[in-house]
Amino acid sequence: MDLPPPSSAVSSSPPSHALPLASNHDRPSSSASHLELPSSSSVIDSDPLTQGSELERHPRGKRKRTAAKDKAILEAAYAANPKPDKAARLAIVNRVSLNEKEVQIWFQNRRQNDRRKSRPLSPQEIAALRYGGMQILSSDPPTFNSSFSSDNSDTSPAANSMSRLEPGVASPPHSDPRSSGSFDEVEKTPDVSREPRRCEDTELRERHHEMVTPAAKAEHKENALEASQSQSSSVGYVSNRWNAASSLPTPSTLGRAENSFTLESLPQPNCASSTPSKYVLPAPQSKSRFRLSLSLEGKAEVIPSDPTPPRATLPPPSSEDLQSLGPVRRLSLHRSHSTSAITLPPISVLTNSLRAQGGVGLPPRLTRGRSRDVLAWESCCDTENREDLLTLQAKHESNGSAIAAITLLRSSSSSGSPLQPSNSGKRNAPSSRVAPRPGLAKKPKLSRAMSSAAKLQSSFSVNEKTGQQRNPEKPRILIKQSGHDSDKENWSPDEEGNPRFTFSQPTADPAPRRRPLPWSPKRQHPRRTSARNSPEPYRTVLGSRSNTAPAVYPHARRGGGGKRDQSSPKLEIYEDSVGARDDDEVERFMRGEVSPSKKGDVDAVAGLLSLSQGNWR
DNA sequence: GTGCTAACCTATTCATATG
DNA sequence: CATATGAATAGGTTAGCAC
Repeated sequence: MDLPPPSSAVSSSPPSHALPLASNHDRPSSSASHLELPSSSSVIDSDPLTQGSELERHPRGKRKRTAAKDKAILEAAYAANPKPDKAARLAIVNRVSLNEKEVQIWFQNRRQNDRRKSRPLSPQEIAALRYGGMQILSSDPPTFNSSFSSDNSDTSPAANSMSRLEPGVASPPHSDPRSSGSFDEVEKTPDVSREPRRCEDTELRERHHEMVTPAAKAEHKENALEASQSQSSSVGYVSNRWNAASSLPTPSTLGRAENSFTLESLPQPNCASSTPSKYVLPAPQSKSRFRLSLSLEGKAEVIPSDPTPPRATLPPPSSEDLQSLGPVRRLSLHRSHSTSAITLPPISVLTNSLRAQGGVGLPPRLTRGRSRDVLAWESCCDTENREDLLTLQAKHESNGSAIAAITLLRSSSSSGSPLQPSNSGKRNAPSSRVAPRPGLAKKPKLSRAMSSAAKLQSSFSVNEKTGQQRNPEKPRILIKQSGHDSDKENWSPDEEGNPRFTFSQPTADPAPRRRPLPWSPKRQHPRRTSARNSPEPYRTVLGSRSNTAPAVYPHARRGGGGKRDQSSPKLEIYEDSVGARDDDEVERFMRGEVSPSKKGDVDAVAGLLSLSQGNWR
């Protein structure tokens, strides 16, 4: 946007969105600034917008840089609360040489920066990596039109690199003839499922960071590149963080061209023993010749495994290292064997075995890609374990390791690298942005209302607009998507931006205009306070389910704007009625057993689940 | 139901800092 | 000088509230 010419001594009309400056630095627009400004700033300003800090603004002129001191304060405040409300902002304003508007903008930019850093690799980046630097690239052209297409495009050997994380942790050099290469392909699931996996991978990386040898670290970049190859196109940054993180740091990934972990080297997962024999997957005795790939239908396919170039080898992990993997890891590794056995145990089996291993609380890291994240999905219907699992996972998510991983990934392949062209000029260019449609002045808006999640909502829930009554006994499933369509691809029950199967409960409010956020404490803004909002507008009936939702903050409801209550990091799950019947419906839904009209909308979920239901071919 | 407001978002521009 | 970073804006969405 072009600012008014600097000449204007007093600019005419302030932008409509200009906030009243409430800071201690508020000053009349005409008043000269008495603030000590950052050194370089020049007082040019007459722009009303900048009057709060009129010192420097610049229509076209210089912009002031936030003073280091202020920045430190802001950073601290951001760390404490990335989304300060008005009161918090004012408190910050009192501590810095910025007005409220500037503080607000600073926080906005800061959040944006965070998201930017955590966003996934763009398709262009992926393509660049794919064609520019990888030797094990597949011949299939990258398709970035959709997450599914891109995923499917990764059925090539190069795509195998996608998910080698867990195995790799304990993995000896890929050259190990015993290693099975089939694990990875199991993870070829729609993007929606990747977030949980990302958490696991991230922690996995952190866990084994100490194990990483210098040589292994040297290969991080390569690993990152490999990981990016399997990126799907339209993934939200969350899902892609998952991907990137998954492959990033793990030495494990180093050795795997074909999944390199030795089955024998790993302790037998408990789940194997607790799983019915038919689900027990025999450990491959030789390197698998097949891989699993995700079909367009979302089903797993067994395809011949192409050999991949040898890679630098890492010393086999010590027994302690393997032990450190924990039961979850072992389970994952064990499941990887199933790629050759084709059939996966039912979710319940896996879950039970996990519980047997990890006790009541499911290990927070046992999250996989969507299709593999059986626990995560089951936890949607699990009224008892959700909180521990999700809370821990949220905690893990908050450690910033994913962002750091992505940052590392990006930096490692950023400018100067032939693999990834610099994108600095268009930092916010959507990673999956499609070419602008000719003839459209504006970029097409995402049809949020008709997203699959929205369709689900319309199908399963009452039409809030029309107020059309539904069968009160029928659970209403409201998918509260996190925001954009890109986010919906990140569906996962246990991460931010997940599909939140919300069972709306008729509210006591006779005429609620909007369905209040159940757990969000009332906004501090006076306008937001209302007697309408009962403390518990919705009764959650699935036990503590509603309270055990995964933390979605700070990215809860990304995109789309709207007031997000950062203090409401829980899933929003409601029900019309209490009872097993609802649970049954939920389970059926989670299994994809929905009516034909609904099924089309939840095919993503169904495809996801298909992998866990032995829907292999 | 509509309008207003506030808050948030993404996308973008561009000044500034940095190597 | 190219690039990265950060400040600022525009445009959009959503929610709460009042009418």
